[in-house]
Amino acid sequence: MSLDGPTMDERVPRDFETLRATILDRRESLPKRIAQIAAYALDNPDDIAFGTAASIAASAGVQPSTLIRFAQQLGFDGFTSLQQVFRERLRERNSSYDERLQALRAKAEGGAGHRAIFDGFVAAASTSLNDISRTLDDAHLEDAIALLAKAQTIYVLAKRRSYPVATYIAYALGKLKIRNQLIESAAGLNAEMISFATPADAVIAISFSPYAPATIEEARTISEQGVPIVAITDSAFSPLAQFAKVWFEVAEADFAGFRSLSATMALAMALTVGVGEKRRDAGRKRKA
Amino acid sequence: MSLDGPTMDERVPRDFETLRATILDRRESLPKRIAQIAAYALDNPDDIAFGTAASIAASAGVQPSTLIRFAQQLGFDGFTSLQQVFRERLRERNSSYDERLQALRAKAEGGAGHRAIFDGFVAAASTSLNDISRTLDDAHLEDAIALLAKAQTIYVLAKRRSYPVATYIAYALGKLKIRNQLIESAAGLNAEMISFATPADAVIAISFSPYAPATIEEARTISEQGVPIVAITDSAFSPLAQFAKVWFEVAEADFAGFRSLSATMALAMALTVGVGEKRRDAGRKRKA
DNA sequence: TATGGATTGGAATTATTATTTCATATTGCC
DNA sequence: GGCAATATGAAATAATAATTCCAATCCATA
Repeated sequence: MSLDGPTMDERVPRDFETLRATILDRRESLPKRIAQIAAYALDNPDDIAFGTAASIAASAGVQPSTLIRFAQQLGFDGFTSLQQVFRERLRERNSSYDERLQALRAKAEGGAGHRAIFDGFVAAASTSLNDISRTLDDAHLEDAIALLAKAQTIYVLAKRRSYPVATYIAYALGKLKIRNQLIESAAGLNAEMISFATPADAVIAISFSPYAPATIEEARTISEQGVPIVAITDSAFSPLAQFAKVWFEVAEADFAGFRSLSATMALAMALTVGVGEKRRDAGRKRKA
Repeated sequence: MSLDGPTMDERVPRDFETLRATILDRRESLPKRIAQIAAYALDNPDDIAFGTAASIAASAGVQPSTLIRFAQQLGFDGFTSLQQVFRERLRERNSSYDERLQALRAKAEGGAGHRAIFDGFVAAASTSLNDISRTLDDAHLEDAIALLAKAQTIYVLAKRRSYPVATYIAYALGKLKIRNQLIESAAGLNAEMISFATPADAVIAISFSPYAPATIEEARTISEQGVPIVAITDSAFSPLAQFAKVWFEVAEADFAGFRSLSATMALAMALTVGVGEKRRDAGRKRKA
C-alpha cells in the first residue's frame, strides 16, 4: 500500500463505473477479507448505498473496520465517502429519464421548433416502456391470460384516450380468430351488447384518470352479471380496479398534456398474443 | 390528532404510493410548516431517501423537529422509519431492473412464459422509437404541420392496423378544439364524407403494407379533389406516398406477427400537438 | 382583546454510527 | 521454524444525527 504523505494525489473513483472497474482491476491483489467485502459491494450495491457500516459488515461477514479499510484502500477517506458513490448511482439511475423529459418539456415550451415536441413524445413513450418493464407482475400477466383464454367471447371496453388501445386489441383478436366484441359508444347500443355477456365470457377494460364515467358504469354492470374483468388502469384507487379479477397498474408518462399509450399498447398486445398462444396449446392438447 | 394510547392500530403507509396518497389526501388539513415539508417530500423524494434530518430540513426551510413531527403525524415513530419508505422505493426501482435482466436470461434458457411475449413487444416498441428518432426529417415535420395548420377541417384516414392511430389523432385534435373528421368504415358513408373535403382542408392518411385497398382508394379520390395529404407509411413505394404532399417513412419493428405502433403514435402526436401550437401562435399574431 | 390550544423554533439530550486503536492472528520470506 | 510485515477482530472513542423538550409565537374563539 502507498505510504505517501497527505500530498499524494491518488485518483479517487468518483462514479460507480470507475469504482467498479478499479475494484475488478485490483481484485487479485486484495487480502482475503477485503476481497470479500469487495465482492459483496459489487453484488449488493443497494445495500452499500443504504446500510450502515455495521449492518453491511454483518451481511458481508466481516468487521466494520474491514469495511473502512476497504474504502481507504480505494482512496476514500472513510466508509462515508465510499457510500456517496453508491448513493449517487441510485440517484442518477432514477432521475436521468425524468430529467430528460423535463428538459424536453422546457425546450418545447420555449418554442424550440416542432422537433422538440416530437422528441418529447418519443421520450415519454420510452420512459413509459421502461417503467412498465420494471413494474409489470408476471403472475398477473399469467392470471389475466388464463382468464381470457377461457372466455367464449372477449369484450373490449374503453373510451376516449384508451379507445385506440381497444381498437387495436379488437383488430389483433380478430386476426387471431378469437371471438371478441368491441363496446363502442357510436351506435348507442352498449347496454344491449353488455347484457349478452355471461360468466363464460370475459372483459378487457381500460381506463385512466379521469375515468370515463361510461366505462366505469359499464364495467360495474358487466361485473354484476358475473363476467370476469381484466382491467388496465393507472392506480390502485381506480374504480376499475375494484371490479376486476385481475388488474394492471400502468403509469404512462405524459408530454404536452397527452399521455403516452406505448406501455398500455405493449401490455395489450402481450395479453392478446398470450391468449392466442394459450388457446393454440390447449387445442393441441385436446387433439392429442 | 388522535390521542389514543399505544394500543391503537393506525395504518402506517408502508409503500411509497400509499404514503403519497395519504399525504395528498391530508394535504388540506396540515399545518403550514408540516404542509411545507410534505410538499418538499413529494417533490424531492430522493433527497428524503439520502439526506439527514438536518440537511433535509434545511433544504425544505423548516426545523428538523418539524420533519419529525411530520413523520409522526403520518403514523411513523420517527423520521428514520419514514425515510425507510423512501429508500425502499429507490431500491425497488433499481432492483427490478436487475431482476428484469435475470428474467430475460431465464427466458432464453428454458420454456418461455408469457413474460417473454411481453418483453418482445416492449423491445419492438423501443426499437421502433429509436429508429424513428434517428430517421425523422425535421423539415418534413415542419412542412406537414404547416400544411395541416392551414386546413379548415383535418380528415383522418386509416383502417385496420393503423386505425388505432387514427382514433388517437381524432381524440387529440378534438381535445385541442381542432375541427376534424375521422373517416370510419362502419356506417358505409365514406364516399359522401370524402366528397365534402375541399382544397382548403387537409388529410392525414396512415397505411402500412399490406395497404388496405379502401385507404388507398379513398386517398386517391380525395387527392384528386385537390385536398392536400400528409401520409404516414412504410416505404417510398407505398401507394400512399404518391398521393401525398408530405409523407413520412416509419419503420416499425414487429413481434409475433404484430407490428408496434409506438413510433407512428409518437409522430402522430407530434403532428397533432404541433398543429395545435401553430394555430395558437397564428391566433396570437392575428390579434396583435 | 383576552385566553386557551395548537404550532413552531431552537437548544439540550439521547441514540446511533463511523472511526480509531490495539491486541491477536495470519502470511510470506529467509 | 522463526521473524517481520501485513491483515484481522473487537472494543473504545469520537463524530454525527435523531429525538425530545420547553419557551415563544401564532391563531381561532369567546
